[in-house]
Amino acid sequence: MGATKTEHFTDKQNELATLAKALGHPARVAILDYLLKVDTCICGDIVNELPLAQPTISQHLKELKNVGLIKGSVEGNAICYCIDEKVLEILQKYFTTISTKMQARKINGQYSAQLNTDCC
Amino acid sequence: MGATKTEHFTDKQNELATLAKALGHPARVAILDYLLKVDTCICGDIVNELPLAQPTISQHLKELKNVGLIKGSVEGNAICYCIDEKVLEILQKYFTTISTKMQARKINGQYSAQLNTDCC
DNA sequence: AATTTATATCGTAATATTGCAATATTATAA
DNA sequence: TTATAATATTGCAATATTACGATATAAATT
Repeated sequence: MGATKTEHFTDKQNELATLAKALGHPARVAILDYLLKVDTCICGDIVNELPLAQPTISQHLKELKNVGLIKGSVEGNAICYCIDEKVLEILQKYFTTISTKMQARKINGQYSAQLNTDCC
Repeated sequence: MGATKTEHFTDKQNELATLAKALGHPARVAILDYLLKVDTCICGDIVNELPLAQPTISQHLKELKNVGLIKGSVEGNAICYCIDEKVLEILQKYFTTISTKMQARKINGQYSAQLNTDCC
């Protein structure tokens, strides 16, 4: 044991978990935050910005790139990274949908008083 | 090494990473999906729903509860779980803010043509 | 009181992640 | 063509996660 049993879950669930996992480390959140601030940058900029060694940054960038949260393009001998909005939208839509559903449920509950009363 | 250097990042970055990490496993996404469908349920319901053993489900529930994504209340000899909308909102707002910024940047770029043209 | 039901905790094996030094790779500059 | 600069990859140690059997706990039922 020790390995996640991905085969038992839906593609959507696995996709979301993979995306969430990619942001499940503060360094990768910090990289995203930084990219949001500067729009585009090269790996070396992030190495200067964050208190982690170059191979470690490179590894985090790879993970973000693997799930499609960022993309990089060769620019001479450097690599230019930026956020890929497409994948971010998946996360945005997922959490907005859930929040909306929760909100609707709460308003509904004010009238029906049938939800969330027996517990929670 | 092997431990995340949380002390080097901002509280916000650590908070988001912790929340994202909690959803970084398909079983926990599935639990959230299920709770969204049934509103509230007891642990045993989830054990019947997902192909994981009871201790494993219990462990996943604990993690979701630790970060505040769900809450549980004692109901006789069972424990009733439901989603805690407060923490979900943090995630929803974070990704909506980023998506909005990215969208604004894209529209801006149509006129200024200064962003994202050198790479990406 | 003994049994059943529901959940949590402990212990542990298998696996994954994190971080970095050393090194490789690839493009530019001298 | 030898530096130099920018990244990536490899290898490895430290740590964390995942999964579950065995067992503990605690309330309800008999």
